[in-house]
Amino acid sequence: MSFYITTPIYYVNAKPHLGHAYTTLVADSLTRFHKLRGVPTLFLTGTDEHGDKIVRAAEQAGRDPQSFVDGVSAEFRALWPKLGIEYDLFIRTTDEAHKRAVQAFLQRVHDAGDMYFGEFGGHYCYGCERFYTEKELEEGLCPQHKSKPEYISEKNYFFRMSKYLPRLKEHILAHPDFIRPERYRNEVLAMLESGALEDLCISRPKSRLSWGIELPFDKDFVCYVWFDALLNYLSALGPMDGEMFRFWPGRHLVAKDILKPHAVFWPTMLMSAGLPLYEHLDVHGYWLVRDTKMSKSLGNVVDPVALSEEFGLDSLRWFLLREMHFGSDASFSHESLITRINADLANDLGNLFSRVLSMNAKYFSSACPPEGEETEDDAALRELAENALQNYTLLFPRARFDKALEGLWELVRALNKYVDAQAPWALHKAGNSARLGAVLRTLLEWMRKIALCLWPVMPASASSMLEQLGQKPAPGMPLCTDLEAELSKRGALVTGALLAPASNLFPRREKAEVQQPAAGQAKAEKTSQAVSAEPALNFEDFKRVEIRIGTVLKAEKHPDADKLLRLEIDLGENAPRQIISGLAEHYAPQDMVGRRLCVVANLAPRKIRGLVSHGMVLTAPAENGLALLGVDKASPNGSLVS
RNA sequence: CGCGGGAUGGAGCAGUUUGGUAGCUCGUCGGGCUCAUAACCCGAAGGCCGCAGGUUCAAAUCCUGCUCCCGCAACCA
Repeated sequence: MSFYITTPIYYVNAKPHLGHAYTTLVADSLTRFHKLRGVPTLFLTGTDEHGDKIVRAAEQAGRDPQSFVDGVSAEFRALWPKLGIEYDLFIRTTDEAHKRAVQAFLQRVHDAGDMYFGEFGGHYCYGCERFYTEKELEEGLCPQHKSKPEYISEKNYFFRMSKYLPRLKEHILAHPDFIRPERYRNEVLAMLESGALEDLCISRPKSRLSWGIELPFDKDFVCYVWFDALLNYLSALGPMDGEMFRFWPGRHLVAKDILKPHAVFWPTMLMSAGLPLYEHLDVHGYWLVRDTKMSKSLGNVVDPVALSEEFGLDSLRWFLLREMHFGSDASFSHESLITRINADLANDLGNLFSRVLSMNAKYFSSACPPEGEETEDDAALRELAENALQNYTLLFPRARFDKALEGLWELVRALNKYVDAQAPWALHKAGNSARLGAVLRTLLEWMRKIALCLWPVMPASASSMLEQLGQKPAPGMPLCTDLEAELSKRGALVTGALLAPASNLFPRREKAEVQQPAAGQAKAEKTSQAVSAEPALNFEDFKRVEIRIGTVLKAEKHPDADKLLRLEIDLGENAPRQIISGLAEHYAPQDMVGRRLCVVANLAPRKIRGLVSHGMVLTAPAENGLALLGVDKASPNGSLVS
């Protein structure tokens, strides 16, 4: 029995955002959960460092690729501890051991006869700038441009993935838990059903890309990034006959955007190599900010470290696990974060600890009171509690965190209710010390079990809770080694032991003074956030942006696109400029002609859906769509905005 | 007819597989308690479960058609 979990290895071209943090946090919590069960655990994360984009990013930074990735990878590695994440292994795809493992694996697949040398792609449409498969063509013509694509060939190595697809389908059908939750399993089955999957091109000629792992059987080629990246899950375990390899098969955690490589490429690769498939692929959704995906260009990227500094690490961890229904998208906002902190942590849990410990201090001088006879009320509470705890141990490892934690909170609320119903203060007045002690002891025992369950989610807070209950964990020792047994055990506290006299685990947070923006303002706010979130721009840099006034001479719908307009704009130059802009949903072509606008004039030309655009029309979000930027007095065409 | 997801009281969601009086959290209103972090406990208001048909004794749940939203892919410089 062992537990091996992985996060994706993160591409090193950007700082981690809330999404990365979530995946890694889930892995951390699951690992901690299994530690409580006394299972040997192994938690792997790392960085993906090969490919085109890295080379370009390195060039921009004026560094060679290796020193560039060394820097960013180190940044990643240092970041996780700030979120309380304790990984065991950190892999880099530029590690020598990884490279060797990839080559060994490639050789293995090659030896199995699943590698062949063939032509790549084929039908290339210059208008679309992409390859089409036979199936996608309509009577041999590009479906967009109705033109005949050119046949381009590039020799490459292919992995005979199609050979294993039927077996993969059988495996998925026979193992309902292989891909979870079910919606993603269905999606993969639909992919397999559609017949659109073909053999996988796994090489790139070195002439085009050299930043990668060389194929062991042909030194003119490097390995395709996905093949390289997926193998980290194995290569991190060291040699296949080594000690650590016994952790395989493990389970993988990914966000929905990389479902296909993990659900299709990876298992077929394993089949070819004759290795057992992973146990589970757990797929989660996105964190949305104001109902839109986080993205760098929108400037709405949420920085998890800043959040944890502001609201507390454990509160953030709690929010992320409790709020998201694993698999679906969830939305992040400061309001909902604060609501959760106040309602769940401060009011329900924190206040429970506070009231019980303070009563115990008042009535028993903080000594843990002895147990008493179980009454009917106590039995009813026990039934509810046992149910909640059992539910928790069942749901948590299956990544149903929201349900598991919600269930646990039924117990927290029941304990608060129990306090009210038993009214210890009344027992005290009546001088019924035996029952008073029994009631408090009952509460304390359940509180201890809750604390244990919460350790995977909120390690620091859970440790404080246990400490307050006189259960200070020995340094370096696990809190427990058999969670299930510990949860079903009757009493664990020591009668007479000194408990904390008070508790203030989760202070309430005041709601932000900021008014919730109305629906119509949401977009505007997004923009202003973006402005403040970005670092200040040098004036010199700003001056490089050449914004000019222009008049629309001609406007028509882009022949091959629904959302685009083709504009001809007079910028006071010899000839009007052709600019392609995504305005078609907001402005009719005839409404555009004669308009005076602001245009970014020195933007690199770019081909959009077949037509080259020589600039960008400036717009701002507005009620029901977009507003065009203009000037409030006549200003000649070509005037420079400053 | 590109692929997929969704529409349930003011907000966010569960329930849909295996039909049987609509549930949770937050919010609002009223009450209780005094141990506690203006917390906790009780109660109330508020929903033709997107629309239209159909099957059934019975439909949020099954079937058919439709509308609208959101991802991905594209056509966001």
